[in-house]
Amino acid sequence: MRETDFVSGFARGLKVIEAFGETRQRLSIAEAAKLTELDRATVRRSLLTLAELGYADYDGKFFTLTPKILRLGHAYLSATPLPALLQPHLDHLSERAGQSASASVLDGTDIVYIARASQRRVMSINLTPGSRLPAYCASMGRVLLAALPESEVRAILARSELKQNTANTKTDPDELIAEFRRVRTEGYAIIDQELEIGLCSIAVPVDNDRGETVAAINIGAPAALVPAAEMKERYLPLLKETQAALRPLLRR
Amino acid sequence: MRETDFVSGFARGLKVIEAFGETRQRLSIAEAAKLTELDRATVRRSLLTLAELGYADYDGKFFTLTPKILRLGHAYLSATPLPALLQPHLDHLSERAGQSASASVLDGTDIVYIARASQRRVMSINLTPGSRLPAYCASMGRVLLAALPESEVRAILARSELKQNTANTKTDPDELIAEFRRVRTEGYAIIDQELEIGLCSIAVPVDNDRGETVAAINIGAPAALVPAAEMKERYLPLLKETQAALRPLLRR
DNA sequence: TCCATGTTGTGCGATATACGAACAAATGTC
DNA sequence: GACATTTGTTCGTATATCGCACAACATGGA
Repeated sequence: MRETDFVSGFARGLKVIEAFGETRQRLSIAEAAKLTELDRATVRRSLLTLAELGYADYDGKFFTLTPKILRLGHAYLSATPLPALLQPHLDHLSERAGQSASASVLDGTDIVYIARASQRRVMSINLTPGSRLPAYCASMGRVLLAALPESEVRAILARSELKQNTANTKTDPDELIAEFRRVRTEGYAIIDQELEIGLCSIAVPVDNDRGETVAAINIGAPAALVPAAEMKERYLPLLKETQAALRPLLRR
Repeated sequence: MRETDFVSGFARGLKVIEAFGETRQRLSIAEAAKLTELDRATVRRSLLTLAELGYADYDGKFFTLTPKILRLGHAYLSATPLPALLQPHLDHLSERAGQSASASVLDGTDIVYIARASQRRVMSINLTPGSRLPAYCASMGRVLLAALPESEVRAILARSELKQNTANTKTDPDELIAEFRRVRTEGYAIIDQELEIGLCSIAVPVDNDRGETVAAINIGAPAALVPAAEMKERYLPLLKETQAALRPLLRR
């Protein structure tokens, strides 16, 4: 790509949108400039553009995003057949298991939820399509990373913030890589409270008809109700069934 | 705002993202140019920028969005306390009603789902946060429109494509306005298969402690199981309880 | 009050970008 | 195979945008 085929004003604007998040509902021009490391004048123009287009509100001091911004993500969710295809299978899976079932894909060092059938709130976090979790310590993340070439996985782990969320969290890259090998061989990953105390989950890959992994599906359960040791016998058969039902549906 | 406070390259890029959707997973440069009514050269630069940043994939012919684009919408969902605040109440509501419960806000002529607790698939459409429906024929849309000044509502209806989805769909602006008055007085809206045959729903507004309507919540049920006439007695008390539980939580 | 600090808004020269048109390549049609 | 159409790419130039420096304003503490 040539230098001139890049619209830096657009790229800068997207960076400004991403500056909003979790603890950043309201951003002043100066705050947004610090977060994005862009010039204040540039950020100001981007924010005023967002406001002008209705993607943001401006009270003269702070900018907040409006629901119109969801149109952007929705362009992906409705444009990609995967979420709509998976949803009914997740509903069925979730009902039979009596636990929440989810589907996700990989984006950099994170997994991104693209569909979910929730039963009861077991996690402290609110998960909806678009939600992100670090891949290295999520069952679906392990399955998705296990599908990649090892060199790529090492690069991703190097970029990941390998945080010790609980006493159980594996953070050593070599230990994780060994676990990914096991996942690749055995075809599933189990997480025993590595993300959050009290939460276990089990995931399998969703492959298309050419054997490429395009997503992962999982079942999550409270550790108090379902010990990690029982996850496999209870839920792996259900997950495998769903996996088999999906494969012929995923052409190309 | 001054002329120079608007970054048109950014605005054009956002328009390109929105060109993707439902039947538009893959767009060529020329297709995107037609949809956005921008010059092919300009669209090409925007798309190449998206690809360079990892928001899109490019196979040399077609562009497709990647899950990274969800970061943009997620910036809103995680930045706004409303979805996370509503979710547990929707879960509870949904469980007690035995039906799907949702929450939405208004964006132009559409309602946008910001949280949802689904029970069984009753609609043909797959609804997730970010999903949109026309406001005039959705129960939550009626509630949200009823909260606005009548002049504004007329303007919105004028911009809406008032489509006859089913034999029941109300499309006459005056008839709709009369219905909004009733909704405002009685505090709830019921839709009897106006959006889709076989689907009934009932909605109430969610007000903050100053009495401003900030969202709507609803319960949807299959008409075969719950006739429209029974929606009120079955679900209105539950909705009112949830509404009351939420009010003190919604400051400012 | 005055100053220190931090914020937002603005004018300007240097630079980057958009436009339209022209060209090249691919595709479809007879 | 020749022609017409559509699509992608390149180029020169007029125009828009960037980042800087500075001005204007607000806030809070000595």
